[in-house]
Amino acid sequence: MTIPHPSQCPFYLISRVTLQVTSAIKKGLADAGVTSVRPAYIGVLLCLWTEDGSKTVELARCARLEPSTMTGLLDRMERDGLIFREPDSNDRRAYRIFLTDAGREVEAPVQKITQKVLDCVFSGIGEEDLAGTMKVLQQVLVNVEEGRK
Amino acid sequence: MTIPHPSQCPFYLISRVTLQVTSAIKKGLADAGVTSVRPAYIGVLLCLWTEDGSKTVELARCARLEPSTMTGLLDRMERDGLIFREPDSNDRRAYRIFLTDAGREVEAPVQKITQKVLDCVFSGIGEEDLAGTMKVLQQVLVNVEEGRK
DNA sequence: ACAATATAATACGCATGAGGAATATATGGA
DNA sequence: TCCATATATTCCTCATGCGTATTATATTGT
Repeated sequence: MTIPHPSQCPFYLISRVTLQVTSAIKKGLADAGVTSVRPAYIGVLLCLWTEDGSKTVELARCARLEPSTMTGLLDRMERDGLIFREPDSNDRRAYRIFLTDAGREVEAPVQKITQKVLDCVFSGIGEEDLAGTMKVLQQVLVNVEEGRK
Repeated sequence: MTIPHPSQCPFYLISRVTLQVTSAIKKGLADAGVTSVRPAYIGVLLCLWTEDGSKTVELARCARLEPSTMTGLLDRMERDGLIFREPDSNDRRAYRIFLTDAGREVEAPVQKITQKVLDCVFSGIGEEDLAGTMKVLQQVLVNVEEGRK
């Protein structure tokens, strides 16, 4: 007896693909021996590699996560030796988040691994199909942004 | 100062879209007064509406989740009055999962709400662009399936 | 028949995310 | 100045998912 797949539902599709891609990246990092980086860190690292010393709330906006989520994420990243917090000299409520040496050194490997995993995951998919998909996803983010107003 | 967005990374894009769509569906259900259904239930319900009385492991395959994940999901669905477990008469290890009356009755509302939310989330996106995106996502699922062998 | 193996379900620990409440500090009028 | 409001961060509870180990039952090979 075949169980039918609800693969026609976009919500189902996108959420499962996210799970699979996350899992693939996790495995890619492990296989490459990068033990200090978890998939969820990548969004934060991308922000920090561009803009070291951001505030927690800025990182949350950049990574599109709630500030309360960012707290725990930064806790784990700090525990794993990638970042540290420094009080903001201009705003006593805020902290500035800085990369450690280790946090900077993982940039090249993580970029490479991520690229490789994504190439594998999106293999057999045309360049323009992938670009079209990314455009659709970006539009969705714009839509929900608008919807909130 | 503008924080740059890592929106060029497919992994980031897809995971954030999943979060946003999940959040939108959650809100859609709440607004419609459907309190017994959580977003994660929808994948399981889609399977059960088609094939009531499936085994736990079959539901896991259908919903593309690990069996250990399905256990907790079914616990919550049972708690929320949507399903119940019955021992399988042919296999004393297994349980059959059945919809309650409530579980059947939410089908129409949930289908309607989901459709409405997705229409909203994907608004401004052409029919064929959406179809192309779904095709890409389905291909990714095939890719990871192959990769595991 | 029985030992080895496979399968079904669950339990446990952890990561990852949201949302709401609490606290501390800034900011913007009256 | 002082009070109302806004903002930054954290804490707590919960949902959702994975991976590993455990237990119970089936199945398979000899």
